[in-house]
Amino acid sequence: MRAMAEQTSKHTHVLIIEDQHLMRLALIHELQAALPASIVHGAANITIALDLLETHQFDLVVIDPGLPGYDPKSQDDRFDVVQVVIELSPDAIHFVVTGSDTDEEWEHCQKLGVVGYLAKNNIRPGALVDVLQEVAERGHSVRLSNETTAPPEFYHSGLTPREQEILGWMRQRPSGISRKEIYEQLGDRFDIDAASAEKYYKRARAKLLKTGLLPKGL
Amino acid sequence: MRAMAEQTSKHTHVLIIEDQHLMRLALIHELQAALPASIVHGAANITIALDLLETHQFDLVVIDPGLPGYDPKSQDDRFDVVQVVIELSPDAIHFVVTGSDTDEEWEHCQKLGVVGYLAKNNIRPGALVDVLQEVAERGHSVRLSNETTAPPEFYHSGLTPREQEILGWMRQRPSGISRKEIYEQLGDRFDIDAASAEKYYKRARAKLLKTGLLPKGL
DNA sequence: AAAAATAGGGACAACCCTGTCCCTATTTTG
DNA sequence: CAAAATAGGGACAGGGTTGTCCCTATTTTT
Repeated sequence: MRAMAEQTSKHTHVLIIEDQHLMRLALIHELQAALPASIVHGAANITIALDLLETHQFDLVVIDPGLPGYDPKSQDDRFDVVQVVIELSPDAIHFVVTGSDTDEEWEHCQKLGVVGYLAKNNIRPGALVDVLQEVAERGHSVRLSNETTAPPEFYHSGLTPREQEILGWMRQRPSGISRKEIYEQLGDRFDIDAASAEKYYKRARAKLLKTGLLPKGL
Repeated sequence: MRAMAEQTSKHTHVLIIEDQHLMRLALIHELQAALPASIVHGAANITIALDLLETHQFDLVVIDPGLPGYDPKSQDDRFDVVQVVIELSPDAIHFVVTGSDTDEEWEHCQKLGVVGYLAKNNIRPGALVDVLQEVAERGHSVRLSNETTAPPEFYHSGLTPREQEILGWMRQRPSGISRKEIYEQLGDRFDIDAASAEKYYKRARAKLLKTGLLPKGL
């Protein structure tokens, strides 16, 4: 009865269980970007999560087992959360997202029915698209902790998102690659004209110059 | 020499040291919202952080001591990170952000010179404004882990940010409070007309109805 | 020296979001 | 019953972002 409205919908229903507010919102944002026609619910603790699981039907549930009220050092407690959630949403696929990942935990989670196991420090913006695709192809996707060699980031309040984005890519330009080539790559990646990418970069550069700030690599 | 360009600027220079990409980006976003004229740098690991600290002067440094390469269970390792960063930016104020906070850690950090100690599950969007203000007034600000009674969240891809926001508030309406009163509160809070808030709510509602989805509380 | 790349702009249309104002039924409350 | 609250709209201006196209100097590469 209550589920009728949900099931007639063509949207993907997602539930994010994560106690860190900013992380939960970021994951919600990532999921919405990865699944254009989606409805994403967020739960900050297990009580809310269980309530939502009883009243809604989900296609994808993302779980951070490190919730308050459970001993973060107790593996049993962590698995309990995962197990309960899976039992309440048997038709969904389940991801685990954690700040302290281990190989053993992934193996145990997999036995419980988890198909995605992601370390928080290995989730970059846009990465969930790849994860979802890998799950669709291989049945599961694992991204353990990984000390990345990410370049330093630079955010100026006067720049638009596009300008930030283009600038970020341009700052990673390897030596030997001309800017023009980057413009073409960016144009390809964002499905815009290379000339537009060039324009954004130049405008971003102009703004930074006006305020007297330019990162080293121009 | 190299610091000249930075110091002549009227912007607030911020550095975020945090290995979880989504969390780092969220913190960057929060800081930019809290400090309108700011330049925010992000570092995903201690190497990048040290590099930035040597080449830039910062007014505020936010540190997550749980970086890869350090033993997360070792208190000494966590303090080492904080101490090194503070020594390299003696003129800045320092915040520690952590997923596993303890009272003792805060006390130790305070001795090292930290003035803000924040549990990740107690940082909500917009909270940094209050934290910064409290630091300015009292000299420090502490927000330990806190199991909040946050309401469930609901995000629909077709809604604009404003609509999401207004809808979120409306869903928390206590019984006995009329919608009209909420409109007025929202108008006051966002500095818009109550009628506009009403308009956003109605439009959000209409969108959800069209797709056949409405959370329980309308 | 010639060609390519780069810096630094301007103009413009399209689009979305925001915010305000206004309208009419219907339902709920006092 | 009368008044207030609510549902469900339309119109419109202003602002910012996006994306495209076009322009001229200057610098670097070949």
